[in-house]
Amino acid sequence: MSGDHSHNEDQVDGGSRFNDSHKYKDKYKEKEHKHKDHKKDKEREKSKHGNSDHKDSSDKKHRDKEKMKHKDGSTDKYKDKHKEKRKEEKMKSIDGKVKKEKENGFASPLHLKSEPEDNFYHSPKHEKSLKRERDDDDAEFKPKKIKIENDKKAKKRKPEEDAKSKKTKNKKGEVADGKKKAKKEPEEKWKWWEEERYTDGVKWKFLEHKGPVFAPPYEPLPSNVKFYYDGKHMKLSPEAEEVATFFGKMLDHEYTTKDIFRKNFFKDWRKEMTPEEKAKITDLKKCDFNEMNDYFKAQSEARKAMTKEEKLQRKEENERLLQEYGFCIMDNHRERIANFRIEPPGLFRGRGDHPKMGMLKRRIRPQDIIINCSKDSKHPEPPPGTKWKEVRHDNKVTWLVSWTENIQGSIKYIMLNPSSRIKGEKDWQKYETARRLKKCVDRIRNQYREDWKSKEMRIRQRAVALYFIDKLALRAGNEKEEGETADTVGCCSLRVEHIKLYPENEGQEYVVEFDFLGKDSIRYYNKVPVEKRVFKNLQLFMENKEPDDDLFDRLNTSVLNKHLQELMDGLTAKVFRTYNASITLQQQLKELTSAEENIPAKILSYNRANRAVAILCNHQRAPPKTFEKSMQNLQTKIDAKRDQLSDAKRELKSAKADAKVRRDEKSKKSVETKKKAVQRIEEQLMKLEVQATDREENKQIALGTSKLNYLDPRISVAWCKKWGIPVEKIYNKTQREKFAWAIDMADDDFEF
DNA sequence: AGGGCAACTTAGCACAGGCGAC
DNA sequence: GTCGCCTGTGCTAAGTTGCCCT
Repeated sequence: MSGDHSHNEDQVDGGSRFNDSHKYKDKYKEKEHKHKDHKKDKEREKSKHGNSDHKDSSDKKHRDKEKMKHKDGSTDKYKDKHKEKRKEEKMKSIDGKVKKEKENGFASPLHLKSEPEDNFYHSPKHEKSLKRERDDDDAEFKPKKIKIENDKKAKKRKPEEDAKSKKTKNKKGEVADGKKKAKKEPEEKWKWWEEERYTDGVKWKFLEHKGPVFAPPYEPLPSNVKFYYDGKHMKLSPEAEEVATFFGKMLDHEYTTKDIFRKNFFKDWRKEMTPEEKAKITDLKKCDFNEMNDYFKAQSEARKAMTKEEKLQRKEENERLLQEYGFCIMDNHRERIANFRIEPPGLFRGRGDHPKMGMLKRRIRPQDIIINCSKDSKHPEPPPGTKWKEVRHDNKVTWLVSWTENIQGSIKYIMLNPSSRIKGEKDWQKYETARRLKKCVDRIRNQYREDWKSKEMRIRQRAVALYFIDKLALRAGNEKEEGETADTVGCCSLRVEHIKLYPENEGQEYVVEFDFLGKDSIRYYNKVPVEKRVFKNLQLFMENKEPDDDLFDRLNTSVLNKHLQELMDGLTAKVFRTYNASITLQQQLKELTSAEENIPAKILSYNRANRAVAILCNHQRAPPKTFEKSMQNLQTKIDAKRDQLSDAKRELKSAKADAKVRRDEKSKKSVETKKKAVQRIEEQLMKLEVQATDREENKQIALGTSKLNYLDPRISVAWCKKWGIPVEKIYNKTQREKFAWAIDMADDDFEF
């Protein structure tokens, strides 16, 4: 009660927020523009340095200096300092970055080829991970503890024992040694949640897989599909042609009209051209990709028009690929891999206003790939005539394959499906951590309320930020490198321009208006009344600052998480999201479900509870393109059903009258049948109406994300059991596979 | 302390395929 | 059997967190 403070009132009727967000759309656009301008500056700066050998940065320095002027007011800014530093560093590092990229291998394939292949045991990575081992030991304390706390069925075993026995033991008691046995296992469902967990940072003892499936090689266009430059046909080299097709495919998309997209694309495309092509093709505007576009459209039409047999064949081929590459053997069990296909090359499309949109996403080759598997497994073979970049045997990580992507230079992984033990355990553990937070959340809330009064600025900031994270379920908000990604923020990275303070607004006191772009450039818009102390603190934090200054200049995610760690073992900012999401679902289910209602109505209640969470977490979606139409269709159906109902009622009435006169068995029976018909139609009508309500309320809200990532599945399972709802009504097949552990273990009295 | 990397979770969107209505 | 819509799935970008190193 006291614990679950006030979100729900604020959040549940989030409908208004979305309506608001409509109203504010225009204003928002304006804002976006403003912001863009501001960003353009930065971009200009960036590209200056990027393209040329970093000219002088005098105008930047000037700006920075100016900033300092504003800043030297009340507080010394630890964060600003490093913000500034970051900027300078970036300029300095451009040189270094290029070099680094070469080392990583995107810029210099030759270099890569010469890398020794016998690095199984000597790779620096490997050494690193060995070093890490010891630390992991302490870290692994946690799961162990959780296990004891929460899994009564688990028997304890000592770690050393574990190593051996893990190998020999499995549920059916067969002696297994890795692959051989595992393959035999028909394995009706494996209940990994009834088994021991690794406690020493080891993620597996045995891992075997077939490696990734590469993107199909480029197929040159048929000669009748032409590219025109400046109105004249031009035959492109295969390399240039391939990249051109990436653009050609996207012609219908809005982003091929965006400046940044075009600029980035053109720059990268030119790198693939022969010198002759490069000399000739100098202006993207003069390029005509239309025939390519038509060609690909025709191809996709052809695919749709394939005969049944062809489609079946395709399906079978896919299934074969899945069976061969889509599974691995991990510790005696055949487990599904999530993404065994390597991402095909194409043009990068970041979300929101991404500075790198349109850049060429390179084709990944075997020599870019790092394989991870056990030493004693059958290693995957690279395609004939090729070599892997490296094969390593690191059982402290869960991935099977990795490569470095060329847009941000980040690492991509092939990992297991959510239904796998390794993902499931982690998921379960996440909810256990959130449940531990439940036990001490009151204490933590009291603490941060105290901290609002602290003498120290950094503590006040920390406390106010934590309050937002708790009350509004904001994300932590790491700092991001400017110019590398879209300009989005989370709690710790909020800037002054993202909030507005209203001492009084629409009859409420101390209202804060949030308006910013969060993860995936999804807009967060919310007006919330806050406590006076918070309000006053915010005023203080904003004093003498520019709109683009950090609101919490003495705070970052690392500081915050360190603090949280001290408050509770395993506590981080995102645990609040999980906790608040799950507790909200539980509460809302209690509140909204009424015993008398039938199953569709109960499911509507479930969806409403789910929706409350989605609103809390700001899980939005673009209204489906067909929304209006499908809503209309549904309405037509409802109207038809209504007519049908009144017809049925009329018939019932006359049958009754008839029966009164005749008083025979036959007419009595007729009345009964008509009665039943009316009932049935009423039910159908009701179902349709419920569906309409549900859909309308769901227009811009995505339920999937919270269902999949934030809601302890045991709450839903318990609810289903309690009310006799088949769990299939709540979870589809994939979801049931992911949550098999919860479906198996939660009883109707489960309490989050 | 804080930059940077590695590993892993969370996110929305596009599109195909299946299913119900006709 | 065909059509159109809805759902589920795949895809991959974009976050968070923890750790190492300097």
